[in-house]
Amino acid sequence: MDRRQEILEAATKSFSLFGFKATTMEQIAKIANVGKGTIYTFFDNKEVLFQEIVLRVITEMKQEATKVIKKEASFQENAYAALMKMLEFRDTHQLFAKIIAEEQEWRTPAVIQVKAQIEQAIVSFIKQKIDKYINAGEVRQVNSELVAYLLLKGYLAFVNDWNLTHEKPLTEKEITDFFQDTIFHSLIL
Amino acid sequence: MDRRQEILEAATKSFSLFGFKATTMEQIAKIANVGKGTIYTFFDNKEVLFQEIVLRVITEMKQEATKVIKKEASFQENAYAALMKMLEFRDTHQLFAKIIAEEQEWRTPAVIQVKAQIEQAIVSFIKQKIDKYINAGEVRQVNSELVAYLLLKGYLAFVNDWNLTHEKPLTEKEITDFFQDTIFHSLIL
DNA sequence: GAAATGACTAGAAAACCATTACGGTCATCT
DNA sequence: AGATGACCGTAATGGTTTTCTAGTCATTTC
Repeated sequence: MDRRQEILEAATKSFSLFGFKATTMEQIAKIANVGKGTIYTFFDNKEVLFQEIVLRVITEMKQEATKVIKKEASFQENAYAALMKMLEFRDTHQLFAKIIAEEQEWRTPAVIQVKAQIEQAIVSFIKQKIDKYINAGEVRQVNSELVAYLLLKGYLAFVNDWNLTHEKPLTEKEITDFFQDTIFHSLIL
Repeated sequence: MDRRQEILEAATKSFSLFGFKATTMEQIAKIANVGKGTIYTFFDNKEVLFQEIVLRVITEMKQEATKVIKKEASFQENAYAALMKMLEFRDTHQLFAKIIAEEQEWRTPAVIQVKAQIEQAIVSFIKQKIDKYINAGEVRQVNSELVAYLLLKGYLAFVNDWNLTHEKPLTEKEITDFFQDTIFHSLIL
């Protein structure tokens, strides 16, 4: 396998496991079985490497979400399926969990920036999808960016904050059903 | 004026201006024109004093919000008015802004706890109001606690986080109109 | 003598500093 | 020519000292 790919995989593993701050370039090099200097022939610096990885994960997520959207299904059905997909994605990819945790705990500039980037990407992705349905006349003419933002932030709040004040965490289905019942419900014509 | 009241006002002033951590008991005593020991004859400790003040502000806010709710108006109208009132309240009371900022920056246990308390109080207040309208048959049978939670967290996200990634902050009216158009819109029968 | 006070104390936080660790470079090696 | 790891300067860490402050209590005040 090519060295660039090896490095990317090693770095993904380490960032997911230990976070950005606690991952050293030496460690990545060791896992990837390359010299530290080799990493720098492919990536300008640690930050750029991190960004590339995050970008890949985002792309993968978009693809997964897009895959479940069926032409023949209604907006509500598709929204439900896509949302479910993204929720389950979050569970599997520890990287996102790590990023969120690290942003709160250490305030590493690179991490803060990347988290903003991720949010930006997700919001604009959701916005795009909603806009499509607005143009198709299936959804009311709302401010799609605000809707997307509310969906993301609401979701994050339910997943990250809810259990700080409540005994039982919400299941993915409860969250999705609730969004279905309120926000999505208000959008259809 | 009685000493207890003087202390409360001095402490409110200082907490609002400098936050919990940066306010010293000596400073409160000086502003209130009492000896430091006197504070402890009225309040067990700094934390209790802080809690009492926060509780007072919450109570005041509830009263203000309740005041604008009119028996003869519709759910949507009342929701809109109450929300507007709470938004404007937030602007005027720097204390809340300080608490949120301090929670993020310093993680003072007392502040984290108080912020959770405030959120709890606001959510249960909103929930109560929604439940009333559900019982009156004006609102669909939704999970009112989730709605209340989403309203609060969504609102906080729009106010605190939106301008981190966007040039122009959202006006109170934009936020309220948006909630009106989506969440509240989905609730009415 | 009941209430108020501020000097005092213990423990927590900040400032300081010595040491380590790490990101990034580059002379050397394969 | 491409890979490498010893090396460098800087940033993070952690141990130590100093400062600060919440809370107490002996003394004062009215």
